[in-house]
Amino acid sequence: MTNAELNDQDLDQIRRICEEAGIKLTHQRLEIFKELMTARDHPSAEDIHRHLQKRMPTVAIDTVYRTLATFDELGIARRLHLANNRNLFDTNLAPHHHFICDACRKVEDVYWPDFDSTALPEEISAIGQVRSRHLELHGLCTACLEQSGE
Amino acid sequence: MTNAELNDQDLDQIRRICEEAGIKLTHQRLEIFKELMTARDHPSAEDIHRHLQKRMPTVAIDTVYRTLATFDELGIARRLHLANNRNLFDTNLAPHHHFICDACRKVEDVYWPDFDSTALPEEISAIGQVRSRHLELHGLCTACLEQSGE
DNA sequence: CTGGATGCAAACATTTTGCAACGCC
DNA sequence: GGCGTTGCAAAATGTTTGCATCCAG
Repeated sequence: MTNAELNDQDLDQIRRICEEAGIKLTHQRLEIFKELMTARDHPSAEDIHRHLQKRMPTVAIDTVYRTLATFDELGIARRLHLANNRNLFDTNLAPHHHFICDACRKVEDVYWPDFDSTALPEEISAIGQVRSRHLELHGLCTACLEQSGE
Repeated sequence: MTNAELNDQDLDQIRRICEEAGIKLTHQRLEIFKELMTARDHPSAEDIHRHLQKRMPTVAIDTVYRTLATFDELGIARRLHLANNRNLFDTNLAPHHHFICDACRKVEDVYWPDFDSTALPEEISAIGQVRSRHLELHGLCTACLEQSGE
């Protein structure tokens, strides 16, 4: 998770979003935003907090949680409730699913538009009205496959 | 969750399973087994514990957790790691998915064999090897739909 | 200045673990 | 009777909340 520089566009974006939402653009919110936007993976609140402490030693974990919840509400990031308890956060707002490595827990985005548009089985209408599909593909990532193969 | 009587077949089953696995068939394990087999829904460890306390006031929650973990290993029940939620337990061992009501949290089994046999998108082979598919359909169940419609 | 945001601590919910006592085989 | 299992307590984990202080607008 190296910290590539954010461009001015991104900074303008968070500034505008906070203004429109009527909330303050605090130092913490800005830094957490940067952290999210430059993260290549799907960081947990703990990941972000740990990483942030190097630059802001006094930042509290609950501020990270509160900020991520705010970002989720504002539509900047999305809280991923994955099936193995830990909540991760994702800035990829395009419709997608996830591959999860059962060995190293790495999470990768998966696009499968054909599945998204497949009709659900008839019987489901008797159970309720489906509003979203949450798909997780579990297995071993290429790195872990190689390691286990040796 | 009314307690229909278990038939002798089920009792023989748990007795045999414990014997084969070389573990003791304790009073607690038997009662937790009964509880699981007669549950219509997908109970949490807390649910089972609460229900069990009526008959066994001293049963401890950690015994329930330990027993459910054992049953999961023995293949009697399956621990469901659902997104969002605490761990629930399921005695339906047939391949299936779940519908989760976002309002009342009720979990219903969903069978969708066509999806299970659909080929995954090509690109996934570059990410890793998929061993299982975890699908959750989220929405509102019929009961909650009616309630919100009134 | 002032109300919303933060840091701290403590509560919270869920699940796990160490250990002495217990009871199934 | 021995060892696996239980109950109790306490820890571990992950997340949320109450409150006094602080700082962005």
